[in-house]
Amino acid sequence: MTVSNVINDHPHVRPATRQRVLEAMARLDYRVNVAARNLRKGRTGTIGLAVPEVNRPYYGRLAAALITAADRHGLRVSIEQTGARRENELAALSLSRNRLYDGLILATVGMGPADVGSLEVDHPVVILGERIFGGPVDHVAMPNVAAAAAATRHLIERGCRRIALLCGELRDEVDVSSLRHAGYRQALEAAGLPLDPELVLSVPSLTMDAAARRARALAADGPAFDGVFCVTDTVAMGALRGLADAGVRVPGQVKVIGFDNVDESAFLVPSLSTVDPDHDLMAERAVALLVARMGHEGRPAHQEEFVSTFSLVIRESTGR
Amino acid sequence: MTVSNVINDHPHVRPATRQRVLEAMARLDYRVNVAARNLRKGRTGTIGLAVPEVNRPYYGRLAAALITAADRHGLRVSIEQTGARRENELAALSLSRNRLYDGLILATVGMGPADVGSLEVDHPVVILGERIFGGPVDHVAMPNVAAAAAATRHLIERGCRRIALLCGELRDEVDVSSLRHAGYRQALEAAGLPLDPELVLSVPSLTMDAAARRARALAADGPAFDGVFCVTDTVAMGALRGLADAGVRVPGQVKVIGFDNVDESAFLVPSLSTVDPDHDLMAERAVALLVARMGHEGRPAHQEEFVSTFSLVIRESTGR
DNA sequence: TTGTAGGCGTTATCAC
DNA sequence: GTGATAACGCCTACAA
Repeated sequence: MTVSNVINDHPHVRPATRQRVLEAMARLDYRVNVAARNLRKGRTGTIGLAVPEVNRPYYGRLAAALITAADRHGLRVSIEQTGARRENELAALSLSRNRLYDGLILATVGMGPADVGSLEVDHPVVILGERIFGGPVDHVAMPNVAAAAAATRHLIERGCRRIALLCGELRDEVDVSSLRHAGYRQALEAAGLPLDPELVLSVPSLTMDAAARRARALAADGPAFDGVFCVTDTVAMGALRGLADAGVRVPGQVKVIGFDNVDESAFLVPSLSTVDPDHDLMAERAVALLVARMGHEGRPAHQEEFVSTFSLVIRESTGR
Repeated sequence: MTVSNVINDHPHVRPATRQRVLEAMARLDYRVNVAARNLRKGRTGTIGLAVPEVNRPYYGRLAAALITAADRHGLRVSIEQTGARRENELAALSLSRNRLYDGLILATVGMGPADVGSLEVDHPVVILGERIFGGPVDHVAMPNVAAAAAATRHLIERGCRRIALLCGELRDEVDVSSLRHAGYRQALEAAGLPLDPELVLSVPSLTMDAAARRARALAADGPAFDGVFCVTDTVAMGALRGLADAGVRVPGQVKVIGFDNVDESAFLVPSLSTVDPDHDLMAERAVALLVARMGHEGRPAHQEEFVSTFSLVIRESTGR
């Protein structure tokens, strides 16, 4: 017991005793057993983070920020890669409920509104993303519609009149593509520009490769266009590459704007205009919400929806 | 006890009993307590991964591959971000020894040869990186010298005669920059080309920003050059941007090659020639070595040094 | 100020 | 085939 008191810096230990304990610990190369401490305390000091893959630029950026934010609360982060698959996202929830983690930050990509029921758990969970609003847990999201409208408006202000949208498949109104599509439409309507369905370009996956192909095809034999709003910077990087392949000059003939402000976007040629959703703020809020839940037992009475701020970062790809 | 037998699929449980247990579990919403299981078993099923930051392209790629490889062994991965700082790398070692992790994969960036002593631990550790060779633990490394030589040779074969090296500070012969510098020199010597110290360009940090500045300065008023070997793709991305700022055409006037083959490099304009060090193989080996150590107690008798393979990926930036 | 008792939830062992 | 017992290492509560 005295050893425990020394380890945990409890007062009421005589300096001489403390010294003897420390010496013995050093001599025996003693290490506290974290598993035993966890069992006794009922907490592990670790939170789970479930994201599609840490190597994807946006999720990597977010994971880094979340690990840093968690560290400020004295928490470690264990990462599950879900591959954006619904079943893996549900599995992460299950692990968290097994008290492997004190709480879980879950990026819902594969799960959809129909899975809201799975979130009815007596365990701290914060949802990150667009797929689930109004669920039984706290939620941190991007200002998708407003930011997408701002990005589109920026293209209009720079003189674009036939603006394409490069997005994923528009399925159920609650994914990244659909929400940003809504913002794109809003901006066009507000400016009195027609919405040409031929300029809404869906790619099967939000990858550079798919985006590059689509951009090449559009430039080769698609309808005329003078601007592209890409739903992510990854898509925009692919688009820039595809347009270059087709001999289209950016921003001379076509202006391009992305979304996410990943580190690389400032160094592309041309550098990429984009939306900065303040990843650090989102990470900080997500961890703060989770920590608050970890304080009390049981299901929360009120859920918080935190929508981040954003700013436009104007670079060469929408220059004059 | 019978519950435990059911949960762990032990034989010798009568089907009817198993059924009753399963029903009770469902009724009570029973969850195994992983902390208690860890205490009892003396293992946590989690390994630690200490890297500078998951958001850096190379470490993100590696982390993703490691998480996937660990998953194949039924292990979770908890990530510590060290910021490349020696003290944080040592702290990760300490956590692992506290039995928080069953083992640790440690990317040594801040630690150096002088810290070999810290690795003398009775706990599974695999070192990843260049800083520590011949230590008391297993080690997975890139084929730095050979691959750097191959990259430089490629520039020579493409007609370059004044090849710059864009690297970090060359301090102690056992970091990424120094090892790749050695390969660069080897290739120049083998080709009978002079080694011009003015063409060895150190930047204070291996970032896009620092590289872009250095490339601009070189193009503006440095010595003449017709090729650049960049020690990482990140540095190469910065260099491409800096050269573009200075109005230098790539590959027309100057050819550029990087190292790492990060996802983005294929989509840059111009696309980036680079060295692919087979991240998946490195990750797979690192986890396999760690798992092997986790089998036995105590310090290993023999240490394994695994040096990955590599291949050149030729793209536009070194095209004719 | 120090030390004793007990229990966190699980599972290896062994008796029934 | 089932279950009682004990122990993994720690820390809260309380006694000395």
